[in-house]
Amino acid sequence: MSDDRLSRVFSALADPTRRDIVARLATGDATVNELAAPYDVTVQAVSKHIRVLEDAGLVSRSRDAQRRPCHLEGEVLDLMTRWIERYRREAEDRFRRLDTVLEEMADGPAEGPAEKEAAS
Amino acid sequence: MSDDRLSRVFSALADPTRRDIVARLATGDATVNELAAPYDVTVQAVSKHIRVLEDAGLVSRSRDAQRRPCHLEGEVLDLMTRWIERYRREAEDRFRRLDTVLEEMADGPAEGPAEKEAAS
DNA sequence: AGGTTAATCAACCACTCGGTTGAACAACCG
DNA sequence: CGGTTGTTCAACCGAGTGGTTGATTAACCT
Repeated sequence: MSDDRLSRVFSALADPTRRDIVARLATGDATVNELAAPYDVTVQAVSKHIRVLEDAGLVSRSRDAQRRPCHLEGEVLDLMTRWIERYRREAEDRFRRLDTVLEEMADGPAEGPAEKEAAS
Repeated sequence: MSDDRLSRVFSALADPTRRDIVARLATGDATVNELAAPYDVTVQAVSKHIRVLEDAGLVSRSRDAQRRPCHLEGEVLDLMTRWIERYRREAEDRFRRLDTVLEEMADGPAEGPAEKEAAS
């Protein structure tokens, strides 16, 4: 469902230039030309980058005469952190459980095989 | 510096299959064949996916006879959350500041132009 | 040793991606 | 109105990606 969205967000941030743009937008809105200035690529390339970020829902754009100021949408970042944190926590918990098992094994060695979760 | 690493991690998680693999590994280590089972792609394709995750530092592999069990490395996820949280927080703070400015403007309308951060 | 199982390597294909150049809108300025 | 500025569209290119099939390595089992 939001699988597609998540893919787009991760994919968008996989590019260093795009991450840089996000970082700059975090300090304030900016136009395409302003955003393009620091890089030695064409403004069209940057425009494409911004499009990608927009499609991912990371930036929104308003209109000011010919200019199209870009604005960072922070909520989507939450979506990512939620995804990441979930599995980081699971892995951590599992690690802690395993740790406990090892301690128990150290106490009373030969017992039940504890856990054997197949992944089928 | 860790820019390259960050790109690899985001890029690795941009693929739904790879995110799924990470999710499954969060519940316990697994071999390539076990991980490949649920998908209708070849085991070679899954092997490649795991390679990408390994290069990103997201999984490590040990050896058990012919098998090479995959293990999720949670620390790298921290790297990502730190990056994300940093800019999310910046954007949030800026938003809050802007909010304050708007409130001040509502109080005493015609005053100083407050802030005008150009992004050059 | 011979055979089976687990995983990877190698070559290839369709497709996407980041970049380019050149043209086209779109809205301002004089 | 004509010209300039800001941005996008269109077509193209080289490199990378996810997938395939086929062969190969590595370690197990009799």
